Amino acid sequence: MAEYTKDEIKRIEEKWRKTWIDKEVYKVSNNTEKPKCYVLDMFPYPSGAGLHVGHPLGYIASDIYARFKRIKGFNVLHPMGFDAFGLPAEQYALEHGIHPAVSTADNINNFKRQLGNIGFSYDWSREVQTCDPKYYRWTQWIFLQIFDSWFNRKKEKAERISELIKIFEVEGNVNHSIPNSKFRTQLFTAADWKSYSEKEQQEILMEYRLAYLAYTDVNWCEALGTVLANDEVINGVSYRGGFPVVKKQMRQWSLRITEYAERLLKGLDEIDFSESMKEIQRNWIGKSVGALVNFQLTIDNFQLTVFTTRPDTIFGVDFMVIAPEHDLVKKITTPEQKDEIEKYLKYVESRSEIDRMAEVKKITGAFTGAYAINPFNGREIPIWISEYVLAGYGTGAIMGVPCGDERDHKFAKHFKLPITNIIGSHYNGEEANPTKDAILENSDFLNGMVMHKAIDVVATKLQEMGIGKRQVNYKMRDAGWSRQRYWGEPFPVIFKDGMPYAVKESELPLELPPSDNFKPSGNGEGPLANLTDWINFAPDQKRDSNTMPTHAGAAWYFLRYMDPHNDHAFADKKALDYWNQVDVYVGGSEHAVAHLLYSRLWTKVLHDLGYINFDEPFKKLINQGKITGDSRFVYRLSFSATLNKDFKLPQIFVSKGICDKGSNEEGTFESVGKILSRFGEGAFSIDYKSLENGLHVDISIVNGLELNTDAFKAWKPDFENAEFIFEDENGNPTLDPTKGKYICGSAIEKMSKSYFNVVNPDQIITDYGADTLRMYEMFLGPLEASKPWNTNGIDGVYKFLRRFWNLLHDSTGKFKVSDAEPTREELKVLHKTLKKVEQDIENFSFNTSVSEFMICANELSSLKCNKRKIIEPLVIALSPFAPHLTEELWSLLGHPDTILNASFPKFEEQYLIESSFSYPISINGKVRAQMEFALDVPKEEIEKTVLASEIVQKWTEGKPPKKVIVVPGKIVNVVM
RNA sequence: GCCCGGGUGGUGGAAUUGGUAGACACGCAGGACUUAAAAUCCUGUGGAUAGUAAUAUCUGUACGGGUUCAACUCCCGUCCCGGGUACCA
Repeated sequence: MAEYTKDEIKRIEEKWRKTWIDKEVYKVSNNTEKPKCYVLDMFPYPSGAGLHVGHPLGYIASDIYARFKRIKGFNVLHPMGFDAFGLPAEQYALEHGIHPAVSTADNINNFKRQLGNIGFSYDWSREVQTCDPKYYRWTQWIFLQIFDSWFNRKKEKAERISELIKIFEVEGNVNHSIPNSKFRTQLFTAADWKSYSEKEQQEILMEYRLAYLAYTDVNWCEALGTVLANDEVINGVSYRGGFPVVKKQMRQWSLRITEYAERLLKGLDEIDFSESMKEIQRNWIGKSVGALVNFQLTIDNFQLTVFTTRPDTIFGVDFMVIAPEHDLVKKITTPEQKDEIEKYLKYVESRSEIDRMAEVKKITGAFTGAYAINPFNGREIPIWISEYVLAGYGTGAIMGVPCGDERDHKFAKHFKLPITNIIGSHYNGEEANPTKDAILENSDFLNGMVMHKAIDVVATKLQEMGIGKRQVNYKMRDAGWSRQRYWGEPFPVIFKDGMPYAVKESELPLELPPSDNFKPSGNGEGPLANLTDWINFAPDQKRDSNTMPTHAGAAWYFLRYMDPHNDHAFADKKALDYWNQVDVYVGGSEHAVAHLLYSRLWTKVLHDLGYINFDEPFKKLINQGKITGDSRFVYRLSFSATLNKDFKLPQIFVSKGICDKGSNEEGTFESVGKILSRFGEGAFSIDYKSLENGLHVDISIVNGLELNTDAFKAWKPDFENAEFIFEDENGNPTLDPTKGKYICGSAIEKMSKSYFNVVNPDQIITDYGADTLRMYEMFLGPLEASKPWNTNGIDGVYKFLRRFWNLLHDSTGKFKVSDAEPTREELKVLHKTLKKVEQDIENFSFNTSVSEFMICANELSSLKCNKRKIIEPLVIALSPFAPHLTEELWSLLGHPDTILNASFPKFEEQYLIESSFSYPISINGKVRAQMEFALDVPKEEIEKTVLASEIVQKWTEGKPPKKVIVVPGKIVNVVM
């Protein structure tokens, strides 16, 4: 008896998984005539919790696409690996004393087992693990290439440091000023360069390197004695313990990603990412176009440079504001204002990150006593300092235009500064108006000009007068690349005389030294600083105690898959050229800024240095939505009671409906009384407030919303003596479990162990099989949408697979296909399905392709069709979705080879043409008639009937028009 | 606040991009098989009105207006929801 039952599914799935492994059917070769297709998942961090049903969503989608492309004749690279360095393993080691390498390896094994159960077609021979020295050898190597590079702004690309030295030796740095010099420009000549010491030269080069050391802020937590990552700091306090966190300067590695801001921005236009994803990256890069304007001060020889995007408002400047940290503050403050300024500086210093974040609306500032001169009308403008101007952006100084900028307006109102109106009626005196459409007033030579035109006029004029120039600024900061952690890639550098030098290529990898001490060293350095012998490995030579962030290994792993076992290069040039860009990259949108930007950056640098010939890593990005959990709650009544016997009081749980009704209901009170009376006579009082906060209950002991009370009692020892107040059909309280149910509360939230709402895919696979899981996850809704996990519709998908199976088996369970020739109708069903499914897969619209298969199965069932010529192509088309089932059917159909060697059937339009067709005749928007014609009706007949000469004109090669729209008197449209 | 994305039955969601809205699935209701239940199969299912019935008519894609022979789809305004970001000049 072969029925599509639990046992049969299990047998089939195990059989094929084994066959795939034994025959290495998914192993991919780099040498083939076939066109390539690279389908990639974002590799996971192997967490201890294992996979939940949300993880495979994207993997299933990419697997379907990869399998589809294979049977379309492509050589498909579809690998998997692990982002295996990272904080949680280190934290786990601190708490449980298990080495990160050990727990990581365990977790990876568990992940691989779970992934294996779902039937993915990964080429595991290409697996990468970022914590493997054979892998991170090349992470370190690429880091050194970046270290050995600088960004030539003239050519807009990275070049070797040796090129830069050559330039310095010939012309100094006059043509290549130091990048990002905010407050200082250090120019030197060739002669100067040659006179510098080795250390001085290295320090200058460091200002140019794309990977550089500099003093940057870290989140320092004194109480924990450690540095925290940004996501470990929440609202200015530590994630663990809630201790205060302050900014501290440490000498750390950074990547000069800001040099690539423009290219990262432009690159977005060429790649197929969702609009929202591009928007997030654009916002992050934060380009703004404007101008630098120099203002002379009334004090001789001082000038103030501001950055503005609105030079057109230059006559509306009523004050200047500079950041408290600005160099000029100390130099220009007048003696009369000195006290006030110092008081303010102290105040700013005392403000923690938390204060700043909490009180962004608070307006503060102080007047320096100095004045700047408006270059166009000579007006003297007071210079203030305020913390709302950030030292790190632009020049750390702004010109205040209160009528056009909200913050400036509030500042002016607060300090009672005069407000010049340059936009006439657009300004109402109450709030600023940032319009660009106003006609300028009070603006000298700009009067009568529309603002957006004036922007360019002023910028040009500034340039002519030599007191300003056009300028582009970016919000994006350089990427901090040091982590004070153990479980990461060590920096492959050696410090001599305080400056880092690259480790020799032959000495890579610089392996992570063995250690069982993962505590931070306490002085702000990471655990590696505890290994003093390793750090100070030779006289006058030191290593770096920091490690790289997890982004490092992830920034290039997609290249390693192309040639994962290469010992001579991160990948062979031929392999890199062949596989080229990732055709489709599938992953979560949470990586929008960090991972995707760093990957793009590393790709661009490697491209500039000539290692690869593409400069965007991912041609197309698909963001699968999150699958959220559906939590259940129980409501515990808290009460106090004085009973005349000394019993352990029970815990009483109240059904949701009773809670909602208002718990003061007499029935509830009575019920509690009855429960307690079993424990003896006495008085009690109830605290209903606690009912508002439900307790998470494990979703596996809840059926829909109804709690399985016996399972609940067994769930935790605490609940052993639980008592329940049920609700009956009318929503009234009852203690009798036969008359009522315990109804739980529910909420949609993140899937998490601590919410007890995690659904493990292993369970679904045991109940329904991997094919049903795969199809159901796709059927759940559009891939990119977030949706809660529920199993409401899983039976529908399971029924479909069973129906398909039954189609090919007779009532005794014998496999049966007929060799009879299919009818036209059957062919139509087949080709319609093929066409739709193919189009849907190309568009990643898997939910509709699953629907299409269901429609197809319904139609074939009602036609009772089990003909080979129909079934075979369908089995192939279905194989990306349900690989186990289709492999089995494929072999039953008599094919010794795996279905991978079949090719996706071509649909033929000829079968899609209707055997008859109808004209909906719509008049004034209403369909007034349907006119049916058989295909063989002659044109003349049609002409006579509808008098539609246009239809006949468009009638070509026997194809009837699909639809004709008619309004009284004429034909509006003929849809062919 | 600003910038994106979205709002369609009881539910998840379709709709060839302007052409008969609600495919497919869940749920629900009715029926068949069964001693019974489960499973399976069949039928119905946006709302309203009329009719014994097949059916017919009206209404309907967050709300208000517009363009069009024709609008879920395009335009203007309003309201909600989701995501990103936040003194970025």
